[in-house]
Amino acid sequence: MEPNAHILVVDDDREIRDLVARFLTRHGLRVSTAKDGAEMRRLLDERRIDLIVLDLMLPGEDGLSLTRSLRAARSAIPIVMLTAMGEDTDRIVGLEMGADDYVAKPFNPRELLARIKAVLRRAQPGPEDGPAPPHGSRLGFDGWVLDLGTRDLTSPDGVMVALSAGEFSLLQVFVEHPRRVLSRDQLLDFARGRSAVPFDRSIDIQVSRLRRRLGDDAKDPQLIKTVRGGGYLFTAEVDKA
Amino acid sequence: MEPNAHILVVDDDREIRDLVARFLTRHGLRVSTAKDGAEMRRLLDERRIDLIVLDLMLPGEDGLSLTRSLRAARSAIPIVMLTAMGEDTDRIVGLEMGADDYVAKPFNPRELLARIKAVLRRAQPGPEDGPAPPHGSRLGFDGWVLDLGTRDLTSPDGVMVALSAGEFSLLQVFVEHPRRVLSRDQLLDFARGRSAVPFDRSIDIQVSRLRRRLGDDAKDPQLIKTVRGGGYLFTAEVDKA
DNA sequence: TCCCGGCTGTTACCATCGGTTACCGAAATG
DNA sequence: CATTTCGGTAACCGATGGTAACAGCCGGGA
Repeated sequence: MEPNAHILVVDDDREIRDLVARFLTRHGLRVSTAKDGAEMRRLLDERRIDLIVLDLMLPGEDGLSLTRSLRAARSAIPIVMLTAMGEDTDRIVGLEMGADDYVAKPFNPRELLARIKAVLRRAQPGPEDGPAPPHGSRLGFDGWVLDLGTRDLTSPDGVMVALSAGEFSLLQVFVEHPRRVLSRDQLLDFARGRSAVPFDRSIDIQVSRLRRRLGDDAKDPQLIKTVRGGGYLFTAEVDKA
Repeated sequence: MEPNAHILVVDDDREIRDLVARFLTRHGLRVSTAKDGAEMRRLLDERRIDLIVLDLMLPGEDGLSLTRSLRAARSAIPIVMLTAMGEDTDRIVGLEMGADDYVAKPFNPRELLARIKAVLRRAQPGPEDGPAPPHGSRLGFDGWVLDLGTRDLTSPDGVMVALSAGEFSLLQVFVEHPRRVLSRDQLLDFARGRSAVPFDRSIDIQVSRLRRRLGDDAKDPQLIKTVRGGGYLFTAEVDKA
């Protein structure tokens, strides 16, 4: 993903757009550009974008409100903000709003590149990422087979088990992050793209239903273990078959 | 985890250490401080640290080489670097070396806090999202086997023993720090990520319960010995099997 | 349009876990 | 030996998790 990451540069100054685009392209990234929020949304719609470089000052909607609305739409796409120098408060608000990083103008292109790479490196390869399941990718665990292309699950004795959409996406999150404790917040985020509200029990319910599908006894679970105060853990080893 | 995150501030300037520590504490984070690399390593060994704020310029080993050696040791612990202003190259090298972010001195404490929170937010699911849990997966001691990936404990005669989440994390701390006296404070820190309150007996209780699981008689314990006035000691030799 | 059935989240109730309190005995103190 | 302090653990209780039952929503038919 990283070597071929697709960056969208949003800035109203044409010179800066071109400069940045040329520099990033020369360093192995794919680049698209947009001059304002409207164009940005259009491009996000039609291309798979890995990261947005977003100018704070834009005609019409500014970078902050664009960030806010992207995050409100539960997009996890990484954002690197460009700010005029010294606008301390803006920078802080930007980070608090959900930007992943910022670079102060005027900036050294190498620094921008380094920050982009750093953000990409730590960006979560979430379930929504990637050009969808490379069709027919099948994941096996503990005798089961989950086919991400056709979305069906086959039990160890070859019986096909019906999964609802919610059960499927939760299971997908688990098989893509095996042997790690996942908090309810993370599970909700990955599987449903939303964050938890106080007293949210929906993940517990969904885990309970999924366990039943997998024949996993909640009193002594083998596949999906509960980590009290922490979340859940998918214990099986997963192999791409 | 986030609200209770434990930050280690490494800076040779005592005034800055104290300033930062006070500010972060006031905003709900737990803070430890170190004045150089040696002290940093000692604290990393003794406490569960969620993130390091690391000054670039330090007497002895500097921040860059500390970062490099931490990353070489395959530690994924997030690092926020403090740099003198304008040292463009240093900042870039720092990021390329594996720091997660930097803040230029002199800095606005609010900005530092915002960056710490942003990094913690992103750091939740480690970037090295491999199937391999951070440390060696299976640890053996005195005939027992503890599997950190599946959280299973197997007794010397091959029976699987059920552990509660609390018992598991306490045992994990012991096997990761064998043959070393661990104070109640350290145990609480490693296992629960919190510090002791006055008259806190929770560790004693948990040790008592864990001993029972391991068949270790409290009157004459073989595995977990009590060090009066000091804490507890896990006596077994641990091998990564 | 209305009805029906499946999916999802909420409510409610119960089981279990983990921390606190309390009491006791053991070890240090003098 | 008397006193004090520390640690072991039973017992209790609030917090956390499992899940049955229910309600709202949505889509597909009639």
